[in-house]
Amino acid sequence: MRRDVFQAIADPTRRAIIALIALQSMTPNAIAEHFDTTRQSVSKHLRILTECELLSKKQEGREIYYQLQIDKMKEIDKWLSQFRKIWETRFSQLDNVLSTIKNIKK
Amino acid sequence: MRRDVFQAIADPTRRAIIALIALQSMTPNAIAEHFDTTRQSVSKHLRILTECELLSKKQEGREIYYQLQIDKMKEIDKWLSQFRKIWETRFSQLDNVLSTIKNIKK
DNA sequence: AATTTGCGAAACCGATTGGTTGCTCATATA
DNA sequence: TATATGAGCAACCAATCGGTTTCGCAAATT
Repeated sequence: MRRDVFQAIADPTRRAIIALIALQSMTPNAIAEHFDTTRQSVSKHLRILTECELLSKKQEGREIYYQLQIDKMKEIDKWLSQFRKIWETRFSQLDNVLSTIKNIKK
Repeated sequence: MRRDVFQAIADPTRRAIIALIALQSMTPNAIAEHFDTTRQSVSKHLRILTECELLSKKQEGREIYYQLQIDKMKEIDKWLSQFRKIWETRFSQLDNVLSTIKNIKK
């Protein structure tokens, strides 16, 4: 069972949960109220998000608060940074690379 | 059939293709050589990446060069930016929010 | 003590995914 | 013209996914 951050954020509901939780910790029921789905389905998403350590649990009596582990989001940022370097330079450079390839092939 | 950038980068092979293509445009066969899989499977990944506009095609004779549309990567960056604000501030603030919720509930 | 409430786990189902195989088409080369 | 090569597409398959229903457990409420 492979769980990584990228797979976790692939689902739009999970992205919405992340955005929701980012503001404040919430219980499964409170989260489910924001979506047009059952608590159990939300619970499954929470499990996936927790398994890849994007969320952490915090038991309060019989309630469980889910909290966003913002640090884990940096993992995505880290992967993205390699491309940030590219788009921060001019676009014409990409065209140059293209023509270079063509010349090599000839 | 919903194709978005987040679903596209969920697959590790596709992430590798993106990283590979970012450096220079490549043909499907050239890309497939970098992976332990068939050309057809790579071709499917390329199709998905192209459908969500992360890649663009460029026909050169009977070869097709796939090029990364770096602009599309900014979409991920844009989504991530809402969280960047959070992790750039101190972490203790999250704890404050937590205690606030608890007080409200009481 | 009995009931309600919040929650997770398991079983199940239809839809989707990643991969393979086999095919066709178009371009290049002999 | 005949052949080889690069590539996309369709059919198929096993695995996974998102969701629902059902159940059991533990904490709160009566």
